[in-house]
Amino acid sequence: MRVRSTQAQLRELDDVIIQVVEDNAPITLRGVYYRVLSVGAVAKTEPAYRKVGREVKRLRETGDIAYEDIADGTRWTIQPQTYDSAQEAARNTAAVYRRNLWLDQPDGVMIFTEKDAITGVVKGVTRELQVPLGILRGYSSLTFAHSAAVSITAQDKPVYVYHLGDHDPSGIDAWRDLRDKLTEFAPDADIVFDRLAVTEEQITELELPTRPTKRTDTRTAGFEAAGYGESVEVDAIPPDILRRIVRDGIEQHIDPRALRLSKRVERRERQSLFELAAEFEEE
DNA sequence: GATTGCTCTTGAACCTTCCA
DNA sequence: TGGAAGGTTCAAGAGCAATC
Repeated sequence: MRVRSTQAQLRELDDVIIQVVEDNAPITLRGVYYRVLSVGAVAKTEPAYRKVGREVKRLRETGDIAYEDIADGTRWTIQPQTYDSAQEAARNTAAVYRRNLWLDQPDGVMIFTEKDAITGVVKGVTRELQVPLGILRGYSSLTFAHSAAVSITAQDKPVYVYHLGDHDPSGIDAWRDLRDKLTEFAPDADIVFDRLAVTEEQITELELPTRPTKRTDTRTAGFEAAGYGESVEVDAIPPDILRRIVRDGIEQHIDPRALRLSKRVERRERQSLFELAAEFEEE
């Protein structure tokens, strides 16, 4: 039985979608759907997801949502970085130069997310704090896990690996799988694993909306036997709170004194680069 | 032990079905 | 008949359980 939405209902949904995009842009279609879901505007169903997708497409075509406000992290072009001149390259290098603040820190930190929809929410924090952000899309591939393990081993100091994922059978198991792979590929590394979200404490403290655990998932029996209860999407955590969780998780590993020193060195080195760029232009 | 068929992640296109 | 809703497919990487 199809339940058709009235024009008024669709316009109400449009208003919610537009607001979500305004507050979170750039955001993926999945991200929009989960934010709309969290305010109760649609159901947690595939048809509801498609409905949001159709409305987002229509709103982009009408100009109510800018095309660049919806991110697509799964498709990209490969193009070498080029410059119009050596002077431009020198100026650009000076402008974007950032000293690795983790060079002088006792620990390393890496963050992994289960899905793209979360990436857009937290990447501002990880970028600012210069922490690698890995997107697993469900289970990590062997290639991706091996690459991360090589990076961890190269740091030659304790590395804290944090995960953001759904509290459901696959989310929990994908996290177990990532830990196993990194441990196997980096057997001599000092790795500390921790799950930043979703935790059972967060479900209670934040009163996160749950959904019935999918019966079709073959991991459900083990999930329930472990006493995990109902499932919760990581997207259900409000973006501001999720960003705070990530920031707190990272900043606990930053020595403020070493950070201040690093920033001073960065300013001096950037100034040197600008002076080099200026010399280029005089020649 | 190998194979099969299900599960998860993402975004989009195209076609069909159904209802007001 | 227009438009909303549903069905299917594609890409890529993986895990788990049942069956052969």
